[in-house]
Amino acid sequence: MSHTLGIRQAQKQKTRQALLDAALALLEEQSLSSLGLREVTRAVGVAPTAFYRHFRSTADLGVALVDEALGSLHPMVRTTVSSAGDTDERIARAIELIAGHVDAYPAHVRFIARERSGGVQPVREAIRSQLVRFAEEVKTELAKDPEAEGWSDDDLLMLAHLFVDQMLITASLFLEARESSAGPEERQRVARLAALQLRLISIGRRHWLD
Amino acid sequence: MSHTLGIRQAQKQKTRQALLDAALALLEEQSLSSLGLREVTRAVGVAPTAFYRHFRSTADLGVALVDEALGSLHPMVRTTVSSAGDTDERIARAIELIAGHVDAYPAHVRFIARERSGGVQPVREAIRSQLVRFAEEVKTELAKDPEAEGWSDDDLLMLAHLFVDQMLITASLFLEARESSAGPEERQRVARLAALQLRLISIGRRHWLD
DNA sequence: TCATCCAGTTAACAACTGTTCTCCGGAATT
DNA sequence: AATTCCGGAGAACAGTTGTTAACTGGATGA
Repeated sequence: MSHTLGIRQAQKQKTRQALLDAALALLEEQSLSSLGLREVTRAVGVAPTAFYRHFRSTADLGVALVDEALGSLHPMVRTTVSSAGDTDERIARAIELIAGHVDAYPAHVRFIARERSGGVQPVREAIRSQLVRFAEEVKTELAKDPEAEGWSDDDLLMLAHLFVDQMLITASLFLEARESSAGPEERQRVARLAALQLRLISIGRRHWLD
Repeated sequence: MSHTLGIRQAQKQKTRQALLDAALALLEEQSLSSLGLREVTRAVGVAPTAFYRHFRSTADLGVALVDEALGSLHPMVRTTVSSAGDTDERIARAIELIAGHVDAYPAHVRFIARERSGGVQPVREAIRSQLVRFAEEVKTELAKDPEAEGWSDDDLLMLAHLFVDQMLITASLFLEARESSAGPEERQRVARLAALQLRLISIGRRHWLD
């Protein structure tokens, strides 16, 4: 790629992105199943019918948002798990990375947390399959670690899911801390809690084969 | 209690409960922020305006649903954590208890999982505060265990939150297993996964003070 | 027994929704 | 240069929404 796609397709992708952005903003105070098509087009400043040029329905738009929010996250997850250093250092680094991501893309994080068990089935499935992918990637990274000696595949996948779920919970807590206007000390509280929990999981991992 | 409240208040509570039940049923395929007041009254077979005799809004009804779904759950959680026996036995018993609750009240479980980070703030807060209460109760139960010797309050609360979150995740997985029509072997898969994860957490707990 | 209360009804309101069909004008293709 | 393509606009549709006001009739309490 790429031969500078014509000004026609460029404009199309531009309004498409505008629709996605507007929807994401509107979803800060409601869930996808109550998001109206007209609501979105109104926010962008285009005719309601223009929506159909890009998405079949708001559920369809939701699936696109899942890809936008999680699709580009895989390399980050991989490197997080496989980073070097002492256990506590790795934990601290992982938590800072999560916190940074929440600060950089708060709307994306809220969307995923909200729609993970939201009222729109296709979106739920899209999120679920992405999280399964995450878990599998984490598993292959965990398998490279010398600590994985003697672990069965099932056990590795179990641990991977534990990490992925914990990551999501922590991200969700960071998000709440941001908007609770309780100052940065709340953020520190969340970081400490997450560190303790990851530490306990790591200890359990270390003694798994005893 | 109770002096058999008059047939007037009895009828009122009856329709109120009908509204709650109908709403819970409608919420199986959507989220609270898209639930319409007329939709609920139509399902019950009552005039839309009758809704206002019981709830200020659908958000208000949501808060009432949180109490119904979680309010009566506290004794169960307490006894689950403090049950006797070998570690693996306790884990198996806890998981069976969760699975049984999901089978008995699937709509309640789905509602809580969905609205925990849903689009309606008062409902989110109601759920959050109930879960905090759960965590505190679990903490006081954990404190009674001889294994809690030397644990700080912060560490105990951290572990309690880990258990509560894990409980919710497991319940959510059981719910998915129910409706994925993948047969009872999917349920067994979830039970095994949850058992392994609780086992790892228990091991981490045992070696926490090393 | 009679006056009061109050859960539920009826009617009407302006505003909103998703979806269809027809059209326009500039980009893309030949 | 002539033709096709296509993202977006405009208008109209039947149906829905939350909320108001005034009313009805049976239970309640004096």
